[in-house]
Amino acid sequence: MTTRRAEQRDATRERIVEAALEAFAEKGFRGASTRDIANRAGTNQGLITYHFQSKDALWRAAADRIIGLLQKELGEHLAGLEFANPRERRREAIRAYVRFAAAHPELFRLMVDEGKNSEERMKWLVDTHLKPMYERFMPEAGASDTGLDASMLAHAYYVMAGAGSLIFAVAPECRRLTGLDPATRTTIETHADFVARLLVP
Amino acid sequence: MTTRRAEQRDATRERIVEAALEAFAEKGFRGASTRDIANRAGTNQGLITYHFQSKDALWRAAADRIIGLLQKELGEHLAGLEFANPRERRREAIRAYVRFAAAHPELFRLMVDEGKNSEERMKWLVDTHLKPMYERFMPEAGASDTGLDASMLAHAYYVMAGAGSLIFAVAPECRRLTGLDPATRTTIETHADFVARLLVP
DNA sequence: GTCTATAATTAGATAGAC
DNA sequence: GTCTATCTAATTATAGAC
Repeated sequence: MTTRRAEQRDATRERIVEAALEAFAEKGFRGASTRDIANRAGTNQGLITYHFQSKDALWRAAADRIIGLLQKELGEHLAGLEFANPRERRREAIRAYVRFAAAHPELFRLMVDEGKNSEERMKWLVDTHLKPMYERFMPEAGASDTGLDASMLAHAYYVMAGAGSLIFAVAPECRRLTGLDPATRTTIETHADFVARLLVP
Repeated sequence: MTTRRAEQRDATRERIVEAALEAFAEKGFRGASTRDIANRAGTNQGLITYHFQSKDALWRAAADRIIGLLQKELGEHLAGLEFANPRERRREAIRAYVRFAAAHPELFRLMVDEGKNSEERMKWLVDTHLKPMYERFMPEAGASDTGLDASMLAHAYYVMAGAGSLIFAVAPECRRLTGLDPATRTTIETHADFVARLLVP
């Protein structure tokens, strides 16, 4: 049963996790302060320790959130493509990933920020989320007709993730460097199709 | 004239810049502390403010250093390929970039850490280093026979940078996720050739 | 549940001894 | 030049009022 108090509790937690995801992606785990997160969420720092026990636990909640979004959006999109031919289906899966990277650059920022070191957060992220997703989606991506062995699959994974996400993850830099705005609809679609056709010619 | 004192001064500055590049790439600008940098350099925090006026100035010195290495190594390598045929020359340029990204993952880490926001460091990096390099190298990379217009050049740039660097920038994650060690010679060469042939078929 | 107040650390920058 | 000591401000986590 959801009392009014429980509803507000969930709403507050939600706002804090949302703000935390933004802040962690923007400034990195160490660079983001719980005070700043509380301000973005329109509340105070004490509440963060109340709802989440520590900054680390809050980070995990933020990671859960963005990974959950990825699984939901990619899963839904791919479900509608069951009967497309395998090559076009792989292309469309890549396009869907690129669109997600454009809509949620926080994912890539979080991955790079944590993946470069060997701290507990990285290990937790790999073991809890990345490995299950990798083992579920990648064998399909590198289906038998592509002739990719397991090690080439790893190369292909990081090529797709890097090629598909970087331009959106460093959008402010891209605007200043090239004049191209990664946030526009045509830029996103052009990039998605570019990467998809590159990886599935 | 180089007195003994001036020599030691330069050596100390050098050690600090080296340590700073490591630390900034590892923990991000905000996450890296000047005390930690001083420790890595085998000296103390006070010296950093003496040699560099501020943490920001130290960061710029670290950025100068990694960009200098990139220009030196890429320039030397490309100079030896003046007369190769254009397609193979472009491939080899991409391979050279990937090898650099493998040897110096700090570059990509720094770029993502700064490129995602609009702070002064990003603007300085783009205006001082990235824009000149981009305008010098990229028109050649997308030579007339590739049929890339200016906006596709921007897409190609971020595809190459992301595809060529990510696996090395998040090496600890890659090891845990895929079992593949990005630091080995064959992994580097396989990745370099993979990206080169992808972008120049 | 939510907030304010505060304790204990740690940060960058400064001052001064050597 | 190099180092230690210190200042001011910001950090996470905690305690307690409401």
